[in-house]
Amino acid sequence: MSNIREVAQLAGVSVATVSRTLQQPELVSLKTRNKVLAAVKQAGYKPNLMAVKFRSGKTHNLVVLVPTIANVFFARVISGMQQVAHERDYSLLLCNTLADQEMEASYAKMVQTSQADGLIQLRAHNPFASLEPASDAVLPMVNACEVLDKTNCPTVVLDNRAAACAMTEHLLSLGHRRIAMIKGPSRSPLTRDRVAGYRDALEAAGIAYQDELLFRGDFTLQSGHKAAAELLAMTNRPTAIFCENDEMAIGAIQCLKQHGVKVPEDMSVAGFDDISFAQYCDPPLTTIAQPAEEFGSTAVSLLIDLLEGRLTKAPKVILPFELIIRTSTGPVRGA
Amino acid sequence: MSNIREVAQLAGVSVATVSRTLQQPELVSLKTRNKVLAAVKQAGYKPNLMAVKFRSGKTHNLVVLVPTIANVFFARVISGMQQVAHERDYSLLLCNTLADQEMEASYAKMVQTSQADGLIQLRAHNPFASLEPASDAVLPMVNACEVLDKTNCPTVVLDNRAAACAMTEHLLSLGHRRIAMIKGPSRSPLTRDRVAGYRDALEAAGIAYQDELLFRGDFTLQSGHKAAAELLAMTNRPTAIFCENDEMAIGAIQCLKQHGVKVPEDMSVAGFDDISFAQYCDPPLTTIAQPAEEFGSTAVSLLIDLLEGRLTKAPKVILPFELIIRTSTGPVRGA
DNA sequence: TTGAAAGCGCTAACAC
DNA sequence: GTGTTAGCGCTTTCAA
Repeated sequence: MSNIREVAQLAGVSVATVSRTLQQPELVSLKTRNKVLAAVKQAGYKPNLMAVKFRSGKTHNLVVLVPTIANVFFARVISGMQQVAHERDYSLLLCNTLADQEMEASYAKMVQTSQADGLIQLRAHNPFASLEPASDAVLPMVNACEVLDKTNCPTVVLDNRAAACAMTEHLLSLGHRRIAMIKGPSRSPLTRDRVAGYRDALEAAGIAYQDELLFRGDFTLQSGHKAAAELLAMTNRPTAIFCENDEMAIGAIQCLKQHGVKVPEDMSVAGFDDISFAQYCDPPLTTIAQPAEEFGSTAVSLLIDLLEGRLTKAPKVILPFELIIRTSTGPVRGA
Repeated sequence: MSNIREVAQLAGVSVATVSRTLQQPELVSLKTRNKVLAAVKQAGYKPNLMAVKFRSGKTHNLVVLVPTIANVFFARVISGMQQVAHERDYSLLLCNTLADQEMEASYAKMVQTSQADGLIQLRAHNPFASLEPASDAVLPMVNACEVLDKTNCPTVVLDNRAAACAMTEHLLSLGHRRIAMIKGPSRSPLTRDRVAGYRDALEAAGIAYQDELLFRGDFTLQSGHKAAAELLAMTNRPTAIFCENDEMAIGAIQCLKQHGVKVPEDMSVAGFDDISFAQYCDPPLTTIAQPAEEFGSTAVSLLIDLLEGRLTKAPKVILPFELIIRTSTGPVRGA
């Protein structure tokens, strides 16, 4: 690899002139510029950007902490991130954390060790928690999708409570009164908000909330299947299931079919996310569409703005959702 | 951010001693070591790894070029990459190329500009093609999943021809004689190999290959749906469809159902990849399982070995496949 | 308009 | 066992 000194020598100028020719050509005379450019070409010179980054103290790298890239929703989020990052000349350092705190901390350390300028976390956990001695300084971090309750960093969220409420209202409007919910891990604020929205709607309809109608899943197809099996074992079955994501809904639907329960005739099923498979399942899934790519692009935008000092205070961006009614939900039997 | 000089001053030693304490503590006396460690702690010192990388000329970054991260199969591949990369202390710079050559070139440039040590390409195209003046030097690159025909870099592949042949044989064994194929873009070697395997099996069974039974898709759910629609419009319909990935198979199945064609009674459908949704569709999909994560982990391993000089010549790793028979394929009607 | 030189933070060769 | 110092490749004053 040739360096700037070689080029300078070849062109018969100083290294400063080479640097200027490449960075601020207007400061260099046309004649010298051409000499330098010729030398650059001849030497096959490619500036060592690592040196540039080192010197400038800016890496233009962003760490992305994603719970599971295998989750279709997150894949779309990352896709949105990538686009904006590329446009704004940043790179993404991806980490598939599997929600492991040590893994998260290990990547968060990249920010502290100057390997990245900032970080985006897609889960409700502060990856710096175990590292920082609880400094009050603003962390170079953006929290998106599932956000921490108490945080002073920019966030990008959906109004999960309102979305869950909307879906529950849809089911209520179809006459359902016993509506089960297959939820995510209890600790998650995202799950908590969606359960809250579900309860809001029930309450508004004057229906008592019942703990036994809540089933625990982990956002995988399998867990949806399993939860549905538990639900079918109830003596007093619900007539509708609201799943916290589409994967669990698809898993649940399969289980219902295997038990001869027809969707939506015998049981309505709704999902959340509107992944591409949602409209290709049988029956096509009623769900909540989230602007996945926009989560990613907004998060990256915010982070870059934060890093480049264009953010005075931490904004909280709320992205819109849309209730997508397909045919996996229908009127309650006998309505 | 404190630096090594501050720590040295604080501990009353030279910077070399601080560096040694952190890198090769056995060379430093216990007493000094403790002094230094205390100073490190007091200063909240975090070594600037960008400086280290700059100096060493090794970034420990790997660029990953993935055609579409939204494709479940690739998401799994990346997941496998991440794991090995982390184990071996490398980071992944992710690029969702959408098969755009300019985008690929722009990221490949990161290798040339010393921002990354090597690159993994998951598509049959040399991202350095437009950059390098056709040097014969070994590129710091590994090609996986869909590989270039002529390349002297390490590759990780499936024997797509054999896999497609196996699937076709399975369909033939069920009595199918008119077997359609929904394939990918024609230029792709992957598609070419799978079509070749399909023809191998037909030929071995003494069945003439017919061009009209090949339908073009692009690996998306939509394209599978569309291709199936075209196929249903034929006067002499096939009795089975072999799709080059699961997404297209799922899209095709929906289309068939919408037209009242029962799977597998009226038409068998097979996929390729065995994504998680494959066993949760209706009917569960007969497919070819590929060790997706292993593609990723192997590719990263090979690349690191190559970069660290542990590879004498470019290996071509062939990963195993498995025919997974579920219920989307069945005996031909009237057999 | 150009050049000389300092210095970003770190490591390692060499000296003591 | 420890210190001094050169230097990785680049940008950016400061001087000429």
